[in-house]
Amino acid sequence: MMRTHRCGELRTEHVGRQVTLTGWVNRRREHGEHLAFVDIRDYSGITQVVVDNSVDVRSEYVIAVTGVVTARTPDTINADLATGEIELKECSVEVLSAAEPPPFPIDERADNVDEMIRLKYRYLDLRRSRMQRNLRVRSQVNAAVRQAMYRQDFVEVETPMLMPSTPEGAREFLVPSRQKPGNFYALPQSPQLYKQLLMVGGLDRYFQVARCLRDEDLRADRQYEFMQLDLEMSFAAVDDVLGAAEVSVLDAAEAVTGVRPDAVPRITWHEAMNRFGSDKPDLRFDMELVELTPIFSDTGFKAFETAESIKGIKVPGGAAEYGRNKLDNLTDQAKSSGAKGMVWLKVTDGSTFDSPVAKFISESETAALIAATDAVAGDLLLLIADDWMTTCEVLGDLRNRIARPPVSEGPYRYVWVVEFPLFVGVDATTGRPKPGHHAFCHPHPDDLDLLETDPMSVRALAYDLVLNGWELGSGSIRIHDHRLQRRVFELLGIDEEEADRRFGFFLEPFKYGAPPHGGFAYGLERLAAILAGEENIREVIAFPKPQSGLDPMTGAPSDVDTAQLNELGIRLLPPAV
RNA sequence: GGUCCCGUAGUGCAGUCUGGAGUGCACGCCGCCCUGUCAAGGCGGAGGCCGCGAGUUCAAAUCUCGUCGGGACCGCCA
Repeated sequence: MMRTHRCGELRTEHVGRQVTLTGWVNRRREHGEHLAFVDIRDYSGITQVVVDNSVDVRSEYVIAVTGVVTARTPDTINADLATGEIELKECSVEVLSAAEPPPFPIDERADNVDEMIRLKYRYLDLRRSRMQRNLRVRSQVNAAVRQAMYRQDFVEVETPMLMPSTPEGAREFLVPSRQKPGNFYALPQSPQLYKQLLMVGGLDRYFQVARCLRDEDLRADRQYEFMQLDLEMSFAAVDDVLGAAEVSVLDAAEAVTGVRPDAVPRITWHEAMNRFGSDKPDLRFDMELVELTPIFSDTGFKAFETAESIKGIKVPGGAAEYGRNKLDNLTDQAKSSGAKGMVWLKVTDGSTFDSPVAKFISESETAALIAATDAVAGDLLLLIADDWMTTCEVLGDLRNRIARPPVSEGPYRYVWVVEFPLFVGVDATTGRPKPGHHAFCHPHPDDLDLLETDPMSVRALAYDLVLNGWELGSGSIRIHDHRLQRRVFELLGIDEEEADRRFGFFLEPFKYGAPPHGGFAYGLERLAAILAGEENIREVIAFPKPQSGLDPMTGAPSDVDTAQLNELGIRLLPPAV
C-alpha cells in the first residue's frame, strides 16, 4: 500500500511513529513563509499535517504525506476532530494529482446546494462524509440481509435481466432484440415469475439482492431502478415468510443502528384502514380515526343522513391554529382525495361547537361527539362522511398531512399489515374485480367459499411491511393449485385461452407439481434511507436520477447511431409536434 | 397528464410585493501579508445573458404571457 494508515485513525498511541497518509486536501491554512496546516482527508476522517508553506497544495489535490506522528500541545488540541490530539510533523508531501477548485464545498454546506449540481458532479459529492456514510449504510444493510438469509438456509440465485414482456403492472423498460428484429425483451419489474419457478424447481428457499426496473414517474421514494431483497420459500405459511423476512430486516436495522428493534407487530389491513386510514400506517403518532357512524344514525344533518360511514379525527389544540384559510385548504385536500366535503368543528367551551354546520348538529349528537373523541375546549374535529373506504382514506390523508413527522425522524415503528383484500375496486371497462396484489395471490382459506358469491370481501394471504409510513415491501402466499388459479382467473374475466396466451410459460410449470409457496420482497434503498436518517432514496444511491429521469452527469438517455438502430430494425418516428 | 413551489457571480442568498444604471451580502477563487491555525486572520482583485423568449413601459432582475430546467405531491407504481 502507498499508505501506512488511514486519515481518521491516528491517535496519541501512534506518537513517534513515521507514517504515510494518502488522501485529498480538505483545507489549507497558511501562516507565513514557514508554516502552513493542511488537513488531509479520506473516507475515514481528517488529520492535520504541518508543512512548510513552500509546498503548493490546494483544495482537493490528491497527496501522499510522510511524517512523524506528534502529540499536539494542550492549547492546540482540537476536540472536534477524532485525530485532534495529534498532528503530522517533519513532513514530505508528494502531489499525486492536482485539482481544480470544486464547484461546491466538499462538506456539510453542500447539503444546501442544488441537487442537480450535486448529481452532475456526483463523484465530488460522494467524497462528503454524509454520502460516504450513506453508501456504507447500504453496504451494511446488504451484508446483514445476505447473512440473515444464508443463516436461514436460503439459496442465493440470480435471475435474468432480459425477460419476456408481461404488460400487467408497472410500465416496463424494453430492450430491442437484434437477433429477432421487431421483438423486445423487458427488464424485470421484479423477479416474481422466476422465483416462483425456482420453487417448482425444488430450490426450497431462494433469495436475491435483486435489481428491479419500472418505467414509472420518479418520487422521493421511487427510482427507475432499485434494489429489493427478494425471497421465496416452499412449504411455508404466512408466519414462516414473515418470520424469515423480519429476521433480515431486524438484522439490518441492528447492524446500522446498533439497536435491535422489537418484534414487528401485525395488524390486519381492515384494522389499519379503520384506525389509521391507510394501508401503510405511520404508527409514530396517534390521531387515530374515531368511529362516529352510530352517533348520527337519526341525524337531521343532510350531509350525514345517507353516509355509509362517518369518522373523524381530533387535532388537539387545533382550534386556534387552524384559521379559515387553513381549514379551506384541508377541505380542498379532502375533496381532491375523493370526499364530497369535510366538516370541521372547533370545540369552544367543552360542550358546544364553533362551526358553519353547528346548527345542524343536535345537542345529544354534540355531547356524543365530544365523548367519543375525548375532546376538550380548543380541540379541532374533522369529520368525513362517505362510503367506508373513502372516509378512511380521506381521513388517513388528512391525518398524515396534519401530524406526520418526516419519515427519518425516530423512533422506528415497523408494522406488518396482513390480510389485504384479494380484490380492490372494479375494472372500469370489464366490470370485473381487479386484483389487489396480483392474480396469483392465494385467497384466505377461510374465505374460499365467498370467492364466487362475495368476491370483494375475500381476504388474501397478502401482506406488507411498513416502516414509519413508508411501504418497505410486500408479498403473499401464491396459488399453487391450478384449479384454484382457474377460479381466480374466471373472476378476473380471464378464460383459459387468454390465460395460456398471457401467462402460459408461467402456468405450464405448475402442472408438473408445484409446492405450496410464498414470498416477500422489500426495497433496500427505502430501508437504508430511513436507517440513515434520509428522507429521499437518492441520498443512499451512488448515481441516482432526478425526477425527469435524465442523468445530468452522463447525459443519459442519449441518441444512438443510425447504424445501431438499423441493426435492431428500428426506425424513429419524427418528433411529435 | 395535473396541482403547488423554486430559478440572481463557482456555491448559498438578499433585492422582485411597491419597475429607475448588475445595488449587494457570505463562502469559494486569484494575488500579497502573516510561525499555532483548525469552516484561521488582514489587505487587495477578478468573477453576472438576473434560466430563455416575447410583451407592457420613457425605463424590466422586478409586471404579464409563453417556454425550459429543478423539487414536493396527485395520477401512475399488479
